Amino acid sequence: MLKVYNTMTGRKEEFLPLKRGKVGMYVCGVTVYDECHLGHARTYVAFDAIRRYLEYKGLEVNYVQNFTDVDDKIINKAREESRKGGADLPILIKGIVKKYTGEYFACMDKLNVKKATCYPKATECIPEMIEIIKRLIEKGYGYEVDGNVHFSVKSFNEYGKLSRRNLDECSHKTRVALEEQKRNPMDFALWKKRKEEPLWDSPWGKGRPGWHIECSAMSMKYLGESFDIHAGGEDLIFPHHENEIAQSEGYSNKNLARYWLHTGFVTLRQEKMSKSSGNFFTVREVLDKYPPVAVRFFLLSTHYRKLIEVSEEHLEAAKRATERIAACLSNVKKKGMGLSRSMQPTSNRIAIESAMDDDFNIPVAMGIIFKLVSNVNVLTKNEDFVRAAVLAADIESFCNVLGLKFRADEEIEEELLSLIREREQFRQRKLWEEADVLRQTLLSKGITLEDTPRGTQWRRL
RNA sequence: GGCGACGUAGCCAAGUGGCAAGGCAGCGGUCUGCAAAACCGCAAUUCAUCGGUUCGAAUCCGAUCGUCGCCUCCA
Repeated sequence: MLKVYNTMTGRKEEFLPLKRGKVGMYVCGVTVYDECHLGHARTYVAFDAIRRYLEYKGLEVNYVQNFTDVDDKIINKAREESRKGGADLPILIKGIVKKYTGEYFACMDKLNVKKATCYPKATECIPEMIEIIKRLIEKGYGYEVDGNVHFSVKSFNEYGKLSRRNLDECSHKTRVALEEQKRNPMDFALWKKRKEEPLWDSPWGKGRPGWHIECSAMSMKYLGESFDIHAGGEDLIFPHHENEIAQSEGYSNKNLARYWLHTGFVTLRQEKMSKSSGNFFTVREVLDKYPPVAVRFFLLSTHYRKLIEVSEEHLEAAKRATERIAACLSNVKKKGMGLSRSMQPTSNRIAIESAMDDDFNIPVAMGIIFKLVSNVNVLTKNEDFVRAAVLAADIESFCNVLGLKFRADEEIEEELLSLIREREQFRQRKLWEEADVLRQTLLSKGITLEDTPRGTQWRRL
């Protein structure tokens, strides 16, 4: 039985999809105005692993992830560029959106994050947003003041149910200043009156949508008024998801999502990683230093809801750990053994599944994988390659479920190969010093050598 | 001020009532020309601290200390 922790109820619950065998899953995506940092990567890698596990269990996952492509941050960036360059704002905005959407995909591809079923963009769903806002006004949830439309939090009785906060406390102690037009300081914008591009026509005049409404529109458009999983980083619980719930449920009178899943933060130097604070590592810079599989392993090595501190030391440890798995699998394969997975569920497989069924406890599942690695290494050492291959198949298949893709043994440049051969000659003539110099040379080119009874094997670092 | 999370070995990390998984690093050994990888063995008498409940607590309750977060854009 699969159990998931639901932020809405604050406890683990049995996961029962609305439609048998199918899962509708919405993950809040990024605002495409800058490079992704490791915090973004953590969230998307975690939900990718969760999605893969659901698929492994035989569920068909409809995975929807949006891009926010209309937002003050993007517009401000375009304004800055326009001051320098002079091109039109809408063109600059398009350029920024295109650039960072591409950047997002480039990073996620390296981290082996599967493509979503669809990637809606906010600007492609403006009519849907306007429809929702119209209905919210009709139902008394929204009110228009001079071309702006706000959502009245007081009108939605259940406001605060996700983040467990009390409206009265909020309005008293809040740092939000009461804006003239708002009836309550906690009220938020559904539609913002604007005179400058980008803007759209609406029943309330020209303007653009507020931030939260896009996710309501896109999730309902692609997954229906009620779906299974709504996910995102912990920082979205309030106000973003709270507001989404108010809008969507006010609109439809149905529960938006059955399960709310949130990832814990990534910290750097003991502080939350974030763009605005300047405290972050971009995904790109980390991938320049560490193999993607090591970065992915690092991000999955702590339970998805728990805070994870990033450092060179931790990434290094993750890298070494993945090398252990990779070496184990590659040793079995070098013996010419195909990894045939046994049809019978093995006790290891059962153990891993029960860990994963407990709110996706990947750290426990990895512990089991490492035990298997030890077993395989012993079998390999004892030349029991048939049994080694069976266990190795389990290792490989679970690494696949987690999306851990080890670099296949690649081709090696002829130049390096000849150095290896040359060293072999020296070794045969027992010219150890000469051989060691070549080994050092190869190491500096990222090749380690292992002299085994069956000859020298090379491995890339 | 309100709400919440976390504190387990040098580092990372599971475990949430019945003898403390696993990884990285370390130490000793086997193997090796030396290494590397791998293997064998060692390493927390103890889970921030102090009390309480219990036959039994890392796990439940209370207090204290410490760290972080949300309450404003944020994955």
